[in-house]
Amino acid sequence: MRIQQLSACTGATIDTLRFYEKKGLITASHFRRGENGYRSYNDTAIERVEMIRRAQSAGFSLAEIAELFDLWDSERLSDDLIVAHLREKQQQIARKIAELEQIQQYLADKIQRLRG
Amino acid sequence: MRIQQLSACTGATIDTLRFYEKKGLITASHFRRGENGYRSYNDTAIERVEMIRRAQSAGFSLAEIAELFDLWDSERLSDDLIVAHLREKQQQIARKIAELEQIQQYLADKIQRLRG
DNA sequence: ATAAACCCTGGAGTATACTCCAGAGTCAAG
DNA sequence: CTTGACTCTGGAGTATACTCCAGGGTTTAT
Repeated sequence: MRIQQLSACTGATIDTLRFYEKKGLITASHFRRGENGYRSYNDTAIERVEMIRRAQSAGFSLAEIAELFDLWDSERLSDDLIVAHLREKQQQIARKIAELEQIQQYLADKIQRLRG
Repeated sequence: MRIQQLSACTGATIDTLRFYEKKGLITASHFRRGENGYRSYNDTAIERVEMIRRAQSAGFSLAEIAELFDLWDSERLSDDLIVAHLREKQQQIARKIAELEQIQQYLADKIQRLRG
């Protein structure tokens, strides 16, 4: 799959995809280079981009997402260490969910009052 | 309450508070001006700032938050219209929660695999 | 009354996350 | 073999959300 196709099926622009690569969010494991120098993406790239968009929409910065992916893809860290870090991220996400639920509650209250 | 105290009890810097004001997130209803021109905040300002931080951490831009607050504080819109808009926001939040839960699931799966 | 600590405005500077070229090479169709 | 659609890199430009002055006035404590 070439860059335009990945762009089409993820909704991210071509420039954005190259930007993510520069930031280390898309790596060698997600594409290879043809003899002409063109990027040729495999299917894991789609999943990656979708994950980036999800995490971003949920309030994570690209730096935080990169951190998560490094952990995710890590070969050199001990499993226990990775698990510990992943648990930390889970807690971070749990906090974000709690924040959203609190806003949700405010909205529900407001709606209640308006509807009498 | 003066600006330093609001800063202290919300964690937002003084510059940030003035910035929020410039963006219309903190309004005349949250403070008055003393004779010296100093801002004097009431307690609703604390709630406001905390709400901004929560929403922001959950992935909303200041523009989106301002939109929500406009709705919230609106006197001139019909109640039905406000309710409709608030419901829209609720759905937006529900989507964000779903995204976070999906990431949460990925993390759980990864942890499962690592723990054998 | 003067120093230290606070407040004000306006504007410049920074980090993040894109977005948009310029200038160049590649490839498929006619 | 040229035209049009695609690709590349590097760098400049933009929007958002701060962050940090400069240059001024105010308040509080000594």
